[in-house]
Amino acid sequence: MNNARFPISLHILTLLARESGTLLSSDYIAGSININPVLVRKEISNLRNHGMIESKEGKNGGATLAKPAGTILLSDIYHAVQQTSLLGNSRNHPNPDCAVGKQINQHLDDLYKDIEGALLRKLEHMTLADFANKF
Amino acid sequence: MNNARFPISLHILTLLARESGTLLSSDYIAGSININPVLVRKEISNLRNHGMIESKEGKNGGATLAKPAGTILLSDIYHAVQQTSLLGNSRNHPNPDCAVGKQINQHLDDLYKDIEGALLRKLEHMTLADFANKF
DNA sequence: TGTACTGTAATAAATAGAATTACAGAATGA
DNA sequence: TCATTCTGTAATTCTATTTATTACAGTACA
Repeated sequence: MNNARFPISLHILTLLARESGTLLSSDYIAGSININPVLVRKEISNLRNHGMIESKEGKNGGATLAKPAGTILLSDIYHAVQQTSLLGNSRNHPNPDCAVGKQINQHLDDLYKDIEGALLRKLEHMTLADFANKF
Repeated sequence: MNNARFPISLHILTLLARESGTLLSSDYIAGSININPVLVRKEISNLRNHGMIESKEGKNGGATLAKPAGTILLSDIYHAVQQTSLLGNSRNHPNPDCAVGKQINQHLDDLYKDIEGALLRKLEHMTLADFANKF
């Protein structure tokens, strides 16, 4: 997870949590994060698919939270953006003729799952409201 | 951490743990991982700087563990290769004129530290020997 | 003294990430 | 109704990061 999707999504949701009830445009949000509005709309699309955001097209459109900030867990956000393995194993094709190479991906997966579990237990105890209230 | 440094280092150390006492060449190790030998030598160089590996130059040279596999913690490996933030925040420069943008990096840092702590407590309880014995 | 290694720098190639451009479609309201 | 202001999404370009490759000096051995 070397890309900025987690912090971008959290940033978007924090803005929405603080302007609860009003619709924020992707341009406005992009201005706060300082990234391209198209990226914001992509993340919004993803968060909408995960039930955290509602959005409205057309003039005066924008995005808003789909449910109370207190009911959105940081682990929900993690799950929504998570794609690659936590400790990195992109593109690894060990030698299947080697006793270690043959099995290492399986053992790495087990290890990552274990570690991710610990991380998730942390994130499950923090809500978007907790985070947004720090500001 | 989107690169493969953690799994590569763990793979190297696992091979060494299983061939404890003998010197393995970077070519041999690279063959098991299926990557370029120069990358292996770079990781070995890093692990050596962190006291986990010893290496010998010249003919019949190679690498070997610098201490018993039971005394090398997975958290040691994590520290040796860790460079970027766990949940990604590369290159983020939020708008300082926005109340949220201005403070978010600080709050993200706090959150990451908290999460990383949970992860490290997991890794501190696993040794290289534990991992290598799975094969 | 030739051979087989490590160590490291420099460069090139491949991949991934982010920005940009483009445009169709939706909602608003003048 | 129709210009305006948004979203949604695809396609492309640009840039940064990661990995592979090339090159070669230095070391140890036999």
